[in-house]
Amino acid sequence: MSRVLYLEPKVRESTKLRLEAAMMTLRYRPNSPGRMLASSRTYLIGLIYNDASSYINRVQSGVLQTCRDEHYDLLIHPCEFTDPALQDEIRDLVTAPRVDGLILVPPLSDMPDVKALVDELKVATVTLSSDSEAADADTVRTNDRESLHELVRYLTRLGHRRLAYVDGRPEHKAMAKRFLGFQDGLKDAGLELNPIWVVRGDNTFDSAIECGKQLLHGKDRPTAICCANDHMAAAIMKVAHESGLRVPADISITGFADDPTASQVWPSLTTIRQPLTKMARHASKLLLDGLRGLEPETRNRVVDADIVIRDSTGPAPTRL
Amino acid sequence: MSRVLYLEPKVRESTKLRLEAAMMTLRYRPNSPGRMLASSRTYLIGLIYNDASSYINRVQSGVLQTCRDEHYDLLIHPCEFTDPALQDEIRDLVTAPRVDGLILVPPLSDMPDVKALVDELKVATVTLSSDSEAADADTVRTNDRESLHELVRYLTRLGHRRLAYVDGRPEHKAMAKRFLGFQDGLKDAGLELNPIWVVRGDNTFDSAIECGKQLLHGKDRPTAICCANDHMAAAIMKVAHESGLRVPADISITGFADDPTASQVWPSLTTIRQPLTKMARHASKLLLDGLRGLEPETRNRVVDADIVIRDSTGPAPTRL
DNA sequence: ATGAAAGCGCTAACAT
DNA sequence: ATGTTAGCGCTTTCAT
Repeated sequence: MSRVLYLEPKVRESTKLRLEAAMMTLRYRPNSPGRMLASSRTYLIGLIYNDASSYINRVQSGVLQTCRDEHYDLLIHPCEFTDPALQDEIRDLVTAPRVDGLILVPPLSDMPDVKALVDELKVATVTLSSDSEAADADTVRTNDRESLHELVRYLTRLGHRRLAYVDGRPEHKAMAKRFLGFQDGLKDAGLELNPIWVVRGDNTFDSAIECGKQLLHGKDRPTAICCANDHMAAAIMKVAHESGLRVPADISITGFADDPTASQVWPSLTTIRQPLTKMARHASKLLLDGLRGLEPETRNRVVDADIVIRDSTGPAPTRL
Repeated sequence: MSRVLYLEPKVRESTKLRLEAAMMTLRYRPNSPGRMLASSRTYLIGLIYNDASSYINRVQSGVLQTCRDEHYDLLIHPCEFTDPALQDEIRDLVTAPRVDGLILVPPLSDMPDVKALVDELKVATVTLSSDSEAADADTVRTNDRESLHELVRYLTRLGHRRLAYVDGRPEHKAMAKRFLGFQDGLKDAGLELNPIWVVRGDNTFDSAIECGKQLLHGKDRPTAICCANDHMAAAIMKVAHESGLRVPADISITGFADDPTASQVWPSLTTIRQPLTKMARHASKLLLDGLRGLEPETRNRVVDADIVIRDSTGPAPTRL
């Protein structure tokens, strides 16, 4: 039992000191494979995601903040969410056993077969921005719907009545909530949803270039465009510039997430600040608490996003 | 010796098949802590870096491509390069032992005390874009100097004679090479280096806003500005827009790296495409080869960057 | 070419 | 409260 003074309550102060001194002089470092094997824990958590992006950077940063405090390390595991081998990959990662727990981000956190798999594997898992409203699901998300609702309210107060929306991937359920919030805002202002003004990209900058052309080169131009993320908003803005439109004098554009991109484009984007790093910190704390058998306060946590008004939005143009 | 048919030459075909069948039916998965302990290898490599960014995303992506092929996993370890505890952190990461090898990126790969530490620990290490020209150093980098030289040549051919430079962190040695390339280009064209036109940011977008103001709000305005990376170039561009300057009609701006940002700003940036993912793939292959005792072809590899001409550069304005 | 057995460095259970 | 010991599941060496 010699060096069980990791956190044991039953040790006399004297022996504790004696051991600490010995560890000091021998420069003792516990051997991690040894502990892993004996304790059947790895002190490693896995972060599985679809593709690297600034989104993932912020998530990693939050997870790592928690890991650092709790003496865990982070294994990252990007994958292709359309890959049929995905199931096997995840299976190997947890049954090897390589990791103690898993953090899943969209769109993986929304995939029913992935959910079924982690259930089957009985591996501790927490998801980010997943669809589940179930009280027993360990998940952390933002109030996507409400925040976009508020953003639209801000826009209609500025006089905008011709609002368009650039939607994202349907696999990403949080996106659907944002669109719902957009519709809530329209309804509030007594506005109709014009199907011509709803287009869909695949969350990437490139995909939204086409969306921008559709929206801006048509006869019936909106005066404000809400986008499901910042990358797509940046693309819309580029198309606007190239079409000789002034932002925000001629057209207002909004993003979602407050990615670094949002403040680096010109004019800087009005957007919704999604506190991803903080969310990831909560998520990993939830996971680690579960791992050591603690019952966490909330298993289904909502972190509020807030609206950030920058330079890409302004009053609706008066003459049409 | 039962399951040593990992890659053993001395196995009869029949027994091999027999074992494979058994492994199949028993759904046998090797236990990784078991192998780690017995073989004293972890099948984990560590990627240590300063801060998360799109740079790191691209590096991770390259490393992971190699890891995937070679049945290694990736442990990421961000740190604060000014933290005095950094040495202990790295020490723990490798002596635990948690990782078999290390990949270091700038500015860590340029820090003498980090280099001394990994030498002392005798841990397999490869660096990215590090300063070392030593033939025995395992490192992968680009021809920073030459490529910036060529970029300046392109600019002077467009008629630019008033060239400014936005430098980055001095700790990042590759940055210094870029500046040298800039000076080479000036010399080629018979131009003097004007100290007023050399400013320094800290590699971030935010820091370069101030640089942009200095360069563009002064009396003596340059007609082209080369930046040590894309983020700073994006900031200069923003300042230009805000000052009512047209890009590239009034001012040409170039970046370095071909970050996603480079193609997402308006107008899109002329820049140097640094094939980071490919470099990271080479680096991790170098590391893994070393780990299994193979002597790699080149220990000091240079991957060529090439110039990407987009919309932020054009002929020098004729009237001043 | 294949089976047998001894550790790798820990943790946890047991004995004191 | 502290010392002692039996595995954890592999790899590797030694016998056969």
